[in-house]
Amino acid sequence: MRNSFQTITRSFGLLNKTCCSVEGIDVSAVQSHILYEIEANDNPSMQQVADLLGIDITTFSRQIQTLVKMELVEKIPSKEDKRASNLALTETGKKVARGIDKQVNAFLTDIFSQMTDFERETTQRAVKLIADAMTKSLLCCGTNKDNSSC
Amino acid sequence: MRNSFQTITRSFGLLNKTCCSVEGIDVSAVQSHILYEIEANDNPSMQQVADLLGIDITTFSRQIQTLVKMELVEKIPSKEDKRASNLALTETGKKVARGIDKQVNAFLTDIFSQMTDFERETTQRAVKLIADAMTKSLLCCGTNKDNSSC
DNA sequence: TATATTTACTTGATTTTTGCAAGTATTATT
DNA sequence: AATAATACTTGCAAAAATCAAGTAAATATA
Repeated sequence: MRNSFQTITRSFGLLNKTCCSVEGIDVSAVQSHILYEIEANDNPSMQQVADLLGIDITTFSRQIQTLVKMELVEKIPSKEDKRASNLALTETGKKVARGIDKQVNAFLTDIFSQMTDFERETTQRAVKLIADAMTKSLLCCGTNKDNSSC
Repeated sequence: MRNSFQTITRSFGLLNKTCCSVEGIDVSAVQSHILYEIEANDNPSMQQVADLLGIDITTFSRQIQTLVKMELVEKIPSKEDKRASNLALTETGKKVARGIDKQVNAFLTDIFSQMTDFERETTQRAVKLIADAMTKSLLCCGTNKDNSSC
């Protein structure tokens, strides 16, 4: 099993490395992940995204600084908590995120086009199942210090 | 679909970050991947592993140097090509690789234990199917310069 | 056969990224 | 009111990545 996961992760990682250029705007793989998570979550705080990606908050802070300079991300001071900032994509940021999404999806479509209809359907269901199981597991094991969510 | 893949890759990535310590020997996530690929492939050359992982050869060269210093990896001069080296794990290297493997597998077992027998079986088949499709696709798209294998 | 080109690395120098320590401001706890 | 915890930011040092250049061997070309 690990073998297959390693392959999938490696392939997806390589994909993310090569899918980082949209209309002349280049972002690193890490930055692409950050854009993705900001879009996927709803105006998340810095800490939230950093935890999600397993990036140290100091590194993350600086990554956000460069993304702000690139005008892809905006930092909005939180109203509830004056220490915190909420993150949002700028219009350009959204364009880049969408562009990356397009490329990644093209690859995934290609992958699944190799399969029969039946295979495709069961496989896609399986992938969702695993993703769910993994988020559940990660909440309770290893990566989080307090097992608050268990 | 991308969403699920992103989750899986992220989870597996986090896992690889936390599963890097075996009996007092610490390796980075990248180094763990290198050990894995050396073991999975049969005495691969440096170039092979670097390409596989999408790491620049100069960075890779230095990573191998530190792994050799740590006595986890051996460089064996190739007999067919005097420019090239083949990589192999030392006994300690094998021990570390096996230790990491154990931890990763424990996590995967945990994931699949959440499922019914039927789900588990179809899901595992699906994962293999995707891994195969991805290796095929990567050979022909994007990441390799010459499409020699198409 | 000689010569040019390519391949498989290595090394030096520079830049980028990362991570720890420490600090600030704010919020939560006691 | 005092203490602790949280959400960051900045300085500094180490690790990692990248570019340019170089070596030695293999391959292609003339």
